[in-house]
Amino acid sequence: MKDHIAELINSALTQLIDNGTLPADITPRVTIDRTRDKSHGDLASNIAMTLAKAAKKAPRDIAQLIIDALPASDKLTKAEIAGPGFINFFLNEAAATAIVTQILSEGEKFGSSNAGTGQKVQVEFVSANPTGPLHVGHGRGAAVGDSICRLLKNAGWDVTAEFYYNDAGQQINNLATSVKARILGLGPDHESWPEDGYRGDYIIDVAKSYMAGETIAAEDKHVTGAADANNDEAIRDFAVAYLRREQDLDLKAFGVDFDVYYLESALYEQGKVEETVKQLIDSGHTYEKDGALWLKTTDFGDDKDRVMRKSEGGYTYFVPDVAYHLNKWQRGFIRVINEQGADHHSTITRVRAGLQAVSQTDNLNIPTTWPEYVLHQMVMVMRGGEEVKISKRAGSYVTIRDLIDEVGKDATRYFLAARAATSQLTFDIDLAVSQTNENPVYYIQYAHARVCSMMRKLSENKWNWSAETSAQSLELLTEDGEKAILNKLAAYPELVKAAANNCEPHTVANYLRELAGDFHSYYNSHKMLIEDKPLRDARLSLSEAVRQTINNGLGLLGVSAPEEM
RNA sequence: GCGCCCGUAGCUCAGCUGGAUAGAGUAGUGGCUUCCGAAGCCAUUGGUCACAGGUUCGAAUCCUGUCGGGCGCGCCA
Repeated sequence: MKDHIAELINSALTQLIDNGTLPADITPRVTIDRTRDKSHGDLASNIAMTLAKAAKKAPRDIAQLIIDALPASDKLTKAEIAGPGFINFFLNEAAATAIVTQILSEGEKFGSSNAGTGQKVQVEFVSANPTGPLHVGHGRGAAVGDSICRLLKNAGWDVTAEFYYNDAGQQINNLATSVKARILGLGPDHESWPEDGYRGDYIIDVAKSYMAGETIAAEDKHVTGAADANNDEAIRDFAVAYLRREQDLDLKAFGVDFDVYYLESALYEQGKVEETVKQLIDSGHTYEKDGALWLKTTDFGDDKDRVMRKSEGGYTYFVPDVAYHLNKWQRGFIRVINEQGADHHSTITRVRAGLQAVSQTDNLNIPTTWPEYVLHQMVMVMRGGEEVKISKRAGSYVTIRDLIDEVGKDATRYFLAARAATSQLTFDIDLAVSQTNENPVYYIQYAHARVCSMMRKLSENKWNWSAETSAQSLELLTEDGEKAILNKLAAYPELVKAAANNCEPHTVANYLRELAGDFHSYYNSHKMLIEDKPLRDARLSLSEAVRQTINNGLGLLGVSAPEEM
């Protein structure tokens, strides 16, 4: 519909330029917006105001010229000037209700597009260290990252969801020594407790399982506890497998799936880290100082250079990161989106610097803005009116599992995805737990369940409804409440497309809240199951279109759309 | 000190890449059910969009500065 009106305007502009009314050197950029106020019609354009200066005419005069030159359209009842020079367009019934027919025929596909043209995009998210249970910050990453994947798939991209396991760094040694200490019966307060040990009680569980000789079935391998307190290597492998499995179970319960689990250790095993180091040295952007090898990240906008290889010989964390991203590039992802916590913000410059150093030398043509980042701000967890500190090292933090158990998967996912990633988020556990019924997600699901309930009641009255036989009745949808819903439904495809482009799943959450609100309001003021068949058909069609849209939208958020509650 | 993010109703947050009179939820107040699900609806209270400049037809939105908050700034990851 927007396209249709844009065509009309462009046609009018062409005519006005051809007959000399408007100068030929103007470059109109026609945008069509949905109006917020129904007295402003259904759609509006600000084209006259943007042309005013170049055309040296008053905005309202230009608007009138455009309106007079508009070609006839069978979709509009009128176009009029308003305010400082807006052109408001009013749709006729047939054009306004066409969206219902479209939704009912497209079903689950309503809102999907081929904008991504099947191109490869990778979304890396969560990527938690396998050193403990996932906390609420990971939960935000999981909810946002997974929704971005769903949005991109919906927009026609070929999406790979990927989880990067940092299973090769110093933190894994800390994990192993922590488990070993627990095996020996030591607690975090003991004087022999490892300095950077993980203090959480889950370490006890790992130790017990290891000593009991249990077998862990992780994603890629099975590991059996050696029950040997002195076998450091065995403890280490077992602990990593154990915690990976735990994270996998949490993510599964959260409705999040990954296509690829990429191990940092694999980069070392396959020599990719060494290879990358060589490439960086060959690029000429490195130097030796104080026994360490440095990368001149200042050549690429960093405020100081960074150590690549420590004087003791090991690599700093960002070197395998660069190797990993070179690997992503080699795998053909023209777009890579890294969803991570804002506390990792400083890695962006380093990774991009490393990539550019290699790219420029080897002519890889990696864009300077590749990979893209979506950084979610911190989640503050409140309980009992006090902040719960999220600290892996302290061992005291709220886990995803806690939230799923207490609040439920749907509400947790909705809550964590419903806010812009750039904003900090306060997750009040008491509120979420005690006021479960007032959580917005139930409000949306309730609208869905209500329509389902209506459809069940329909047959009890020995009535029937079908999209096909109701098509002619749709023009009966002329009331304000109905038009509001029609307009909202019509906005859905462009909304999800924008959400995918901008990696902003929260806009979908807000949209659904509004749509559900419009529907609840309509439902309360109109009876649907009435004797008048044409009107009944029209209202049921509209309701079913709302249900379908809610179903599709909730699917993008990974939230279920129950038929009854 | 430097970098990134944020500052909108008592509280939690939206505000569609600059548009028309700034919106929701929640909290408060007052109503709605012989009838399709009251997990609902209706009405109402509540704003110097942190502050000051700038850009232009037009700014919560873009730019600059100030103040306030969060997160980074390691030869940790």
